[in-house]
Amino acid sequence: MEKRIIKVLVVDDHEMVRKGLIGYLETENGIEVIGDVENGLEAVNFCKKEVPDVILMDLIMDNISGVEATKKILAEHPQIKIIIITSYIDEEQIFPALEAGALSYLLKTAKADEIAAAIRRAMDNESVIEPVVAAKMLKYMRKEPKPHTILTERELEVLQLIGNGKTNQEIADTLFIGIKTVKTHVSNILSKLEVADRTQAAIYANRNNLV
Amino acid sequence: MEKRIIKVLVVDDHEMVRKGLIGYLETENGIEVIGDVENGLEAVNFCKKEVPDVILMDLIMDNISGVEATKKILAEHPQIKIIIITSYIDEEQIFPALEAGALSYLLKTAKADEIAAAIRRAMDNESVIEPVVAAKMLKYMRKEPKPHTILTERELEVLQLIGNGKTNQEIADTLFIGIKTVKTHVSNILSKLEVADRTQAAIYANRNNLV
DNA sequence: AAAACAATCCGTCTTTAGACGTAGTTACAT
DNA sequence: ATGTAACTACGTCTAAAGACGGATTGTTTT
Repeated sequence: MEKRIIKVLVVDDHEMVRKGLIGYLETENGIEVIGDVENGLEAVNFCKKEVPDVILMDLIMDNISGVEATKKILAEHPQIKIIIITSYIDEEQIFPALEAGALSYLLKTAKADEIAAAIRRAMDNESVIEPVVAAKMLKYMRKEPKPHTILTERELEVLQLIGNGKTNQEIADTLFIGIKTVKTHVSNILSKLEVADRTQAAIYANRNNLV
Repeated sequence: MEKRIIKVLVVDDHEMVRKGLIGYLETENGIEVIGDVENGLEAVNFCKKEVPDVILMDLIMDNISGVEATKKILAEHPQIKIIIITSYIDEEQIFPALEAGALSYLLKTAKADEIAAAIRRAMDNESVIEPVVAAKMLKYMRKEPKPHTILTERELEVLQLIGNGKTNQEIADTLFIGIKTVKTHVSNILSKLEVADRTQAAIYANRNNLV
């Protein structure tokens, strides 16, 4: 059975990385880089003119992020296989990217043959996830829902203000409610988060990027 | 006056980046990449056998960091020009790198001709600092020392405990001092950091990576 | 030697925080 | 319609926090 040449688009805001990837891939049989663009918007536009089979996409780019670009492109061309290839393993990035429909998640530390392998596997709808990323995913999925998800909206507001160092009186003034009410909310927050006092709640808020 | 060929060593843990850089540079006249290694240790060893004129060095690498490698290499070969070329602008990285003796500080978003220009300038001992990095440097130098640097050791200890949500009593127990003493320290910390209460101090400690 | 700083401690006083109980209002789901 | 949850609010009480002043000891700087 004859194998089609796999058409690849490279999306990365670092010219150096693009050229590096292209240099790699052009030595691979059956893979052809049909274009390289430097941001998500250009990637979306590129696909309107010419449809690649696979897109190697960075996540952090100037105008629209790799996640956004992935969503837009897949909305128009669901058959395109998108491989995220990025530098760092930010837990907050992995899931949005995969939820957006990315097939694989590679790191820029990947070797040439790993990338080529991921591209070929993509054509069979097989995902290639870096082991270290996979580990994060598991951890992400395993972990019980964060305590603060059980907070009511109002409580979350109060927690955020605590996380910015506000006193009960300041919170009351900010939210136009009585200080007694604030105290009630604070008490509920403390027990829900299972922390002892507002200081620990503030630390919680900060460490969980709630502020 | 005849120009010597500039011998360049590329140090980066991303094979892709190395190949990309090499691809760039080999199209430049008067520049020759004499080697590429993937971490600081290998860079140090490389220089023991063959001495490049210029080193393009990443900062974040596996064994020894770019900063460490820079120090070691310059200790043995002070004439080598080291150009840092990295991805992100972490304020905490710029200064150590330049203090270690790096001549230039580029970002990986740099274009091929910028990198080549930086290499040529390096031979004349001229620094090339990305404008955005330069801005950070100015900000870094301008800004008064961080408030917590004026804390005494003991106060810093107390602040760290506050940053972990400890109460005065717990701090007293941990440090084997009286709660009154803790209160004195806390009061001094609050006034030095110019914050209103322990909650804000805890937030400060967390946001400034003191915990 | 004198001055400045660091770390320790004490007491007093005021304010803030937090627990606990009670309760009225909406809004939404059963 | 009835129940449940969220948001609001008040009062009381205790504990914790923090300001302020004063004080001792040892170290470092001048």
